[in-house]
Amino acid sequence: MVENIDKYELILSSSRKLIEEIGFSALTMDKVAQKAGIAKGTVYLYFKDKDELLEKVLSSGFERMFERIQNRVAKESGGINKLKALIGENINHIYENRYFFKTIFLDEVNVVFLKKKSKESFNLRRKRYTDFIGEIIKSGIDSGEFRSDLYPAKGGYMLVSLIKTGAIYNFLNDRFEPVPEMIEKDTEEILNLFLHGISVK
Amino acid sequence: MVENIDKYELILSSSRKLIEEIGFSALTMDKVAQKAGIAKGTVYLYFKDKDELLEKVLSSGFERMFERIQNRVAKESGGINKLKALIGENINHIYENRYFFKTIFLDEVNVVFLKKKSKESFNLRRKRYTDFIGEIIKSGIDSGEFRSDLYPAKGGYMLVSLIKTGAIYNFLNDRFEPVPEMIEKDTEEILNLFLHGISVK
DNA sequence: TATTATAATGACTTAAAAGTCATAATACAA
DNA sequence: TTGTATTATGACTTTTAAGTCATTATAATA
Repeated sequence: MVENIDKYELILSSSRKLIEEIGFSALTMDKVAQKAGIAKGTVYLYFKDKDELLEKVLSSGFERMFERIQNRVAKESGGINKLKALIGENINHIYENRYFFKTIFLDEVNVVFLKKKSKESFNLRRKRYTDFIGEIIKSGIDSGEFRSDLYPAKGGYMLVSLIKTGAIYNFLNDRFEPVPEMIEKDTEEILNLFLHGISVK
Repeated sequence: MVENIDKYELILSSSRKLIEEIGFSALTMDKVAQKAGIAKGTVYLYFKDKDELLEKVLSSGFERMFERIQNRVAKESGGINKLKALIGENINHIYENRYFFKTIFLDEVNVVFLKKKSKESFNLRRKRYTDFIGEIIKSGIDSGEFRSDLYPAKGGYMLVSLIKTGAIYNFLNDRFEPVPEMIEKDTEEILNLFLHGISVK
């Protein structure tokens, strides 16, 4: 396997752009090569097969997102502040990469074309993120901020789900271009729902 | 197009079983025919193409689920009671069809192999369900039960998402066989989260 | 029973895309 | 500069599965 980092990244970014344009399921190795301006055989010098390429596209995207969220959250103290920062950062990341996420969230979905092994690492990544949120919730429980009857890791799942669903709702209702006030409002809305629910006080 | 309802249903149910066993992406028309004990050409007498078949599998499943949930909810009065009934019925439906939903939720996902038109009807079905929940929330707002700052239809989306996520969490953590107490507990948990959030009072 | 209409068959055609590999181009070292 | 190693190429092979249709079987009707 050849190790030219520039070409490797070129193939990755070309794949990412293609996914934004035509979606996962229409992605072919021929198109990837064409988009990158190289021959198909070359793609196979850098990636074992299509599954590995898709896996790297997904994992590199996740790592970028997770890192920025962790950095942002680290600046806050207190469960509520951390959760608010996390939600806001996550929503921002989704909007900055909205063409990609629109494909992931709406047009198709995620792990259908991955082989078993890649599916597992997909689930592991999700778990890393939800566990991270679970830790925040756990600290909040310990400090008396949060209720203790919901299992933290499960709470993490629920929150990720709410963030994603909020984005889907907006995309479906043609709120696709990012507007700072909307992102701010959505952040408050999800935080509020997750903290207090829809019931009146 | 031939109209023998028994054979039509045979093909549908064979497809459903196959999806439970091998998943959507491994489903081929040859396998469907084999499972149903008929020739491949016959499948095409009842369904225009593979897309139409998948679309019917999904829509017939949805109609069954939606109908039972509507019937159940109609028996209750008051927003909270209706929501609780809805959540419980939905979770029960997921567990009764857990092999199918496991595939849908975990192994693969939903609309990737559908053509544009079928994707649209997929989204329309989701909307019908979330709007139905939205109506319940709206009534609750009018009666003073629920907060009025969350848009009802969006609330519906959020709730569906929480129900689904709860099931995914259980499936991932090897709680796959339905246990009445667990279903009861999960129902309470989601209702509680949706009504009151994770914050302490 | 003979004739016609309907339903079913499965071998075959077609298409698409993944993956290969002999050959060519380029970079690097002696 | 020449030889060697590395990288790149794209035509070709292979695989897989959707969809077709001439033929056959079955049911309906006269």
